[in-house]
Amino acid sequence: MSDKVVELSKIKVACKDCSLFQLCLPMGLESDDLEKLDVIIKRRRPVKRGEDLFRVGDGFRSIYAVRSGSIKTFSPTQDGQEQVTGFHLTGELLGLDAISNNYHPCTATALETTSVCEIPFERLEELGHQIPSLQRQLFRVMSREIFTEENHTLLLGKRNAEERLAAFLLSVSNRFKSRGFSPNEYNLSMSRNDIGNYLGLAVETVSRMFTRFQESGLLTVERKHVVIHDLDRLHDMAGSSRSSGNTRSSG
Amino acid sequence: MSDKVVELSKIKVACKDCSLFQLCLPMGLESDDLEKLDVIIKRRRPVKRGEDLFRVGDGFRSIYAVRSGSIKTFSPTQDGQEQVTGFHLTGELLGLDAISNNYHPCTATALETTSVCEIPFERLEELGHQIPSLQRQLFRVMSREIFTEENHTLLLGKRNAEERLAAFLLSVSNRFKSRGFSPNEYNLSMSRNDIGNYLGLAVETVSRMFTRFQESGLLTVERKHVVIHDLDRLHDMAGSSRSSGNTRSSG
DNA sequence: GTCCTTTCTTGATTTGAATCAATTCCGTCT
DNA sequence: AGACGGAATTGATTCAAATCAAGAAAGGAC
Repeated sequence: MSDKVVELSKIKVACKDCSLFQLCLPMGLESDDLEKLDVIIKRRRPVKRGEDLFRVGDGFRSIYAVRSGSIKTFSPTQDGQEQVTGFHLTGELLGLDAISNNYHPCTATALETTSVCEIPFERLEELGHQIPSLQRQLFRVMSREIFTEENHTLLLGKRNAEERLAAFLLSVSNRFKSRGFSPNEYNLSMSRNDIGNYLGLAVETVSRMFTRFQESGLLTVERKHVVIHDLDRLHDMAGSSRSSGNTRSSG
Repeated sequence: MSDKVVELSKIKVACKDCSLFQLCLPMGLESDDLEKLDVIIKRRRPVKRGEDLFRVGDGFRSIYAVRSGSIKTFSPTQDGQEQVTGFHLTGELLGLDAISNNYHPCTATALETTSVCEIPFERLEELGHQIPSLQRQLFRVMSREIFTEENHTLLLGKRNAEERLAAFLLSVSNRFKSRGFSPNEYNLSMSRNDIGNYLGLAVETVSRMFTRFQESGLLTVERKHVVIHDLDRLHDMAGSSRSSGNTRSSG
């Protein structure tokens, strides 16, 4: 029994630091509830860069929380192209879009070595019946995902290339900030190609925008590494009044 | 008591026909469960064309199901513009994006005289604890919304004007079809402006595409009224492999 | 009915981003 | 270390859709 206590405290720390942040902490689960949740979570070996966590069409069993690293999700389109639908950073969930169809509508590929918690959804659902605050939190998380997607829509709707990249960089900035990382300096784990795809822009355009931003003194960029010198100006450029373009992680 | 029975049977028919279709029917609620659900639902007087069901920033209390008519949702952007984020037809839900923030991130305006059921979310949540199949259905519905938003993203990402309008018309077609209406002939309740805004296109471009579609014999359009002559071709033009562009209502 | 507003359509022109086409830069492999 | 290959940058050109600019058609008000 004392083993269990040790185990539990270890989990608490892990959740606080990363993956289940949005799922556990904000709703203040009791220790024994937290333990119940922990029991159903599967730890997997880390996914290496380029490996898939799941593929489009795979049967839906679990949702996933990123403990560390990052993952991109993308869907194939008729003409054989891919459309990147999201980037999932540390502490963010993925797989929520599979619940209704019972299969994954997208493929999830690791952008770097990434460790995830796998949460079997059926068991999570059962647990929701027992723990009202968990159920409520699940609704919150799903609603947030809808909101995030709407923001992505807003971005693609009427924004020009400059506004799109600005909003994207600001979004990443906010997400890192809410995890306790620097909002001014970070590494982008995704390629220019992925960014362009996500933003509905050609790679070349993304590259040109980075150059323009740098020349205007807004930021310094070298390959993956970005240092933002003027977050306020970036915010102004992003233009969308709605939550700076993305709030996947502000909960 | 006999009043209640009458009331209940009336509701059953109503739900089957329209608004709570996705929320009730697929999970086969027992009569008494259905009654419990019915008790918490508020019927409102119909919303007239141009009137708002809720406004951006309004506190979140309820989600809404469209019984008949149609509603557009849109968010303001920094530059005073509006971005249409969705159209909600008969049988579809709205307001799900407000759960996480506790306020509505968009305004909902009736496109025609529209009647809705208001479902207080707190009470729905409580009911979910009692009725597992209701809870499960709620997750489904929310997941579907995420999926729908992703599809919208896909549409705006890399598709040209022709593909966007084709996908939009096909989406409307599918949604009408799943309600038992004709997929080949319908009235668009929204203006060209709204369509353009939703699709990230200028009004003039939408108009030109309609003209082009008509000239190619794909469809006949007169003002709001659309008759589609070749659904297969429309499907090909839409181009997105994912569910023909939209499946808000196929559940 | 007529007037007035709004919505829609059509045409001419402009423009921002895509595409095409080279290089250059890095990381990786041997 | 050198060589290869993918990623990123930069420049030149093209093109699809936005914008600008009128009209035409529909819907409402009176």
